Amino acid sequence: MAVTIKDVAKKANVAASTVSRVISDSPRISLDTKKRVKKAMKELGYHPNVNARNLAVRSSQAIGVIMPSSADKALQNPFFPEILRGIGTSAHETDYSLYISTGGNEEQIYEEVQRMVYGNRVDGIILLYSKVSDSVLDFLVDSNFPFVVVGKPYEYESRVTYVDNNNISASKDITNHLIDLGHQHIAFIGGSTDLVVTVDRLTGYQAAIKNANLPNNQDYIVHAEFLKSGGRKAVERLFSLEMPPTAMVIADDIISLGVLNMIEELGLDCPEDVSIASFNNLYLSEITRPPLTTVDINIYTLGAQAAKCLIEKAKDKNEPAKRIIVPYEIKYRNSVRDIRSLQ
Amino acid sequence: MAVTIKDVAKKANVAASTVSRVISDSPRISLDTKKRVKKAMKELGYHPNVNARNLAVRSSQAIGVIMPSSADKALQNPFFPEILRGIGTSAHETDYSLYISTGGNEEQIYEEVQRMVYGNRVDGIILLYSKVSDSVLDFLVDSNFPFVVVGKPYEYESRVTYVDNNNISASKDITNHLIDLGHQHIAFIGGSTDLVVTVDRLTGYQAAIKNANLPNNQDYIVHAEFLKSGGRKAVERLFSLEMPPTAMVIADDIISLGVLNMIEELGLDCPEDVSIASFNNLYLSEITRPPLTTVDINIYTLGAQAAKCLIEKAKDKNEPAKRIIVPYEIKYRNSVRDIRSLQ
DNA sequence: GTGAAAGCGCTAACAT
DNA sequence: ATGTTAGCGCTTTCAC
Repeated sequence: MAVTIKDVAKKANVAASTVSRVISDSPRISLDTKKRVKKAMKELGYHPNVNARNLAVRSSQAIGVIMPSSADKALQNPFFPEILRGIGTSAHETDYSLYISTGGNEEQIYEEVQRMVYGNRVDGIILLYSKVSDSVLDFLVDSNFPFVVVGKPYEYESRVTYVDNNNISASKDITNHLIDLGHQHIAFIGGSTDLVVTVDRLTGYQAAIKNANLPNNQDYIVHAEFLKSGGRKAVERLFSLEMPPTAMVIADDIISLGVLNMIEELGLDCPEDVSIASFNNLYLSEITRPPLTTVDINIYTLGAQAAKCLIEKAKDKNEPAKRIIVPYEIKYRNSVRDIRSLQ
Repeated sequence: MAVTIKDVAKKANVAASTVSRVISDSPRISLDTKKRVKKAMKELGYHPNVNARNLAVRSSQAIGVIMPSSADKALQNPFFPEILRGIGTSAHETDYSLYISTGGNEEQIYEEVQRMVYGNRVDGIILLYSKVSDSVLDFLVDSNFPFVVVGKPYEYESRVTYVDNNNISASKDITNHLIDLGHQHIAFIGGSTDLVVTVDRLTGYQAAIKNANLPNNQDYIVHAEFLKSGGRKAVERLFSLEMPPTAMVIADDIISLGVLNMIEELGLDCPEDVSIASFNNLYLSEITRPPLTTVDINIYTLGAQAAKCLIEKAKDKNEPAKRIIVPYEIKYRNSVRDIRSLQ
């Protein structure tokens, strides 16, 4: 059996409670005994048992991270390790641990969340996705458990704490960038329409189109899955239109990768024949051909902030709902072409 | 305060221990009381407190997953979410939860592992990387804590359980494939030389070269970081050699992505001027241009097996050290060219 | 400044 | 088949 607080107490000739106080660095312990106790701990190789501690204080110094359903190929998006890194850093600073759910289907995710919440496994939860009508979100809201969502919640917007980019504005900006460079036929390729982020980016795109008095062409809006097969047809259709787009706003760098591939298969060239701009600034967007013009959404910061907010909230349940908007920045690279001179 | 076992006991007119037995589905409880207790649990909305349970049984039904240092850009490799998915599935089946460490630097990782082990947070640990002289590995071996490594451990090979591909053989195979197609000038581009997987893949490559009586040209072996900047020079040097390679074996699909980019920058074409073959069969290797010939290492299975082994080991400490070799399969795509006709 | 004792919620002998 | 009791290792009043 491992060495406990009692063993330390005995060795240091104090009571267990004193050892406990030393651990929590209580101010009313004489420097002398503090030293003695610490020495004993070291000599015995003492390490506190978190379960016991958690039981006593009814908390767990852990935060739960909920990934989207793995049915989604989207899980292979490097977005996730990156945001995990952000969350991890914040968590580590405050000595929190990470509990994660790599849910199978939605039901399993729901179960896992329940286990986390009811089982006192975690002090709070970070939702790594935001989609329409999500039972997990409903549950979290109902149970009044501390949580924050990365992205904008579909419902309860004013009541839940979330950290997000201003995706509408970002999408407007990037679309305007295309417009400024002379593009008038701009398509939008989004991911799953269930995701709030897709909706927001579409909205921003549409706003920019409208604002520039360009026609609102429904044929220009397609939703590709991350999978090659899914997107293929969509993109082919786009380029068989009477007036094919000269530029595209794409909701995710990973989708761009696929699109780039299809563009070439169709015998076209990016950016010569068609420009593309997307979102996330994944590491790989720098090393595609051409490198992608993309909106850097600061994934790491998104994660770090989410963890920070959550921990605040977990510590003080009365912390009000907040919304943190992480700034974005357009990275200009070579996937976009200036076609003003052609007009 | 949450509802406890006592509340349920009272409501069902039984002792707490009976409730406990119902929870663990003990065979010697009458069907009648079982029903009564379950009804009471439902009515009260009872959920067991895992901390209390863990404290009592000295286990946690959780497994710790250690990611590599985030100093590494490698963390953005989709390899990680994918293997997490595999681990998650296995874990979920047996009702284990996942604790993860997204370590900052090596020291922080070490700390986190200590917390996991000594704090009784997890019943076992999965190491998601294997590198030379790793203090974490040393610690785990010394402390006799259940763990498994994904990849081949640098040391203690016979004593630790690990799940890996036969990377040497895989690398030999893929190199031979290149040789069979007429390539005689084959370079190797690896990731960090600290990683055992890099070493193994290099070894396999060298074996194939030697076996085919091709010259062992040291200039053909380079180690690129995942970063664009790092690899750039290496690749440039490769193609400024007197006899530039006609093919390359690359240790990771993600590196291939960067190499593909450089190849084009140098005004070359893949596979026309140079063939490439790599490892992992990440989802994105299908959607690059050209799609990559790559070794499918079955990442998901690697994870699932690792979790399975670990759980066995956690349940029975006497479980002997095992090595699980997950089969690989070469995916033939268009990044490799047959140049036999040219000779 | 420190100790004694109760209790966090659950499990596991040991009774009966 | 079920109840009683004693912990698991820690924190936290309440004393002194």
